[in-house]
Amino acid sequence: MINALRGMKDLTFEESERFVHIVTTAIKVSKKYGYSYIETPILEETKLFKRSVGESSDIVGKEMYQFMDKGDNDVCMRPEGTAGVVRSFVQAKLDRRQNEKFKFYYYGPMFRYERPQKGRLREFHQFGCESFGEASVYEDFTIIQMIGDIFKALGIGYDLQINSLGCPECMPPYREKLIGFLTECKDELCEDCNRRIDTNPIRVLDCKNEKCQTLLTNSPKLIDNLCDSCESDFEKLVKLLKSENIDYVVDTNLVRGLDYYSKTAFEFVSNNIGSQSAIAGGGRYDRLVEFLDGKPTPAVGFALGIERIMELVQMPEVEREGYYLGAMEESSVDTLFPLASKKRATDKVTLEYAAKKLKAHLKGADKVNARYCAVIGEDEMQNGTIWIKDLVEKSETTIPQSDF
RNA sequence: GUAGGCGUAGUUCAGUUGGUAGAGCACCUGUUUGUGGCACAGGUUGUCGCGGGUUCGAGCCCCGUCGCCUACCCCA
Repeated sequence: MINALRGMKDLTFEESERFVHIVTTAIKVSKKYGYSYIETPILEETKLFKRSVGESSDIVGKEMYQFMDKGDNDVCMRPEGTAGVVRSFVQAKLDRRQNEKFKFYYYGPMFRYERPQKGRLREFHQFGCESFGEASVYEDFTIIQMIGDIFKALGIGYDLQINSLGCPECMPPYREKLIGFLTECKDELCEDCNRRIDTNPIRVLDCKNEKCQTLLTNSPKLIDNLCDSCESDFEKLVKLLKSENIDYVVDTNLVRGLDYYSKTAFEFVSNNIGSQSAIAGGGRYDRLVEFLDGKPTPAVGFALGIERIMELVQMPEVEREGYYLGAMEESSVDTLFPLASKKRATDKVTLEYAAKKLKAHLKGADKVNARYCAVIGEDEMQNGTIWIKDLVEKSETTIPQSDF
């Protein structure tokens, strides 16, 4: 027997229904906010992710499905969605159309070669939105609001964490300040953190090690070191969240895992799905378009993890729907065929090809969750009628086949 | 990469100090020869993950191996 690869899952029945429900709900909401669909390739040049996600990240460092293709191109299955969308944005020269705004939503599989666990697969699915050309912090807020709308429509709860990661003006000086602080308590920090001081000092902030966290309580906070523009934007964001009654927590240690974020960063977290608790995350990435050879274009976006959200959504109860058609004698099956075809123009129809007893047909109708069970038996065959039972109302009628 | 847990019927799982392989659910049949869900009666379903070892005898003990799950790490 051949099994699916490690960390890759098949979805069927209620699981696939839940998957589709989440995607369609997210699409419906994002369309209300003016987003249109963008489809980009799963396979991209490895370079794209090295430059966007960042070489210092674990994703690029060790988690990519990367290989040489038959044309000797260094390629890679996308580990996230933003890079491809931005690449496409630049390739279509939308960056030259200054003063225009572009809003795209996407969804599809992402690949990371990680050790699978609860809420973490090697092939997983994200739904995401990217908004280009809008520098206003109102847009940052609007995106958070949109995610809130999606979760509300799905009926799931969450905690919202926000932070500001600063900009090219205030981040580098802060970074130096932090490195200074970290170097002083270097000996007491864990092994990972020591490595991160050189590679990505900001990452030390969200170290899970308790001892590190205690040491970090007195570390300089970026939030206290923002430049005027970043600070006023952050204050505005907080004000907007308050006025719209969206609960949030400022988490000064919230760091986005991908290098391209600046200013607003946020994460939606659930405490009911195990240790992989982030169900959506995103923020502003004003410099990424430039990194990928486009004209400087402000942008904000987010992605949500569909599999993680699947653990949280309750599906509405499925109601009986459509018709089940069955015959009691082999010879009547041919009579049913055209009736089924005709009915399918307006209703869901299940046709049983095997002749069975009435009881078996009623059971069969239950099995496919049909509202009506329609059967042709000996009597009906003789009279040119069909017997129909409403399985909800428990009422039954016999009508001419031509009226069916 | 590291650590722990688990692999027995379609599924969820039980299986005692080593002694003929079990239950619930699901499925099929019947009670009811044309009336579903409920009830009752009966029935089908197994490479006990795989390979080796110990033993008169292994689902159980030992060694190896593969797979799954959870956690660290990382992240949606």
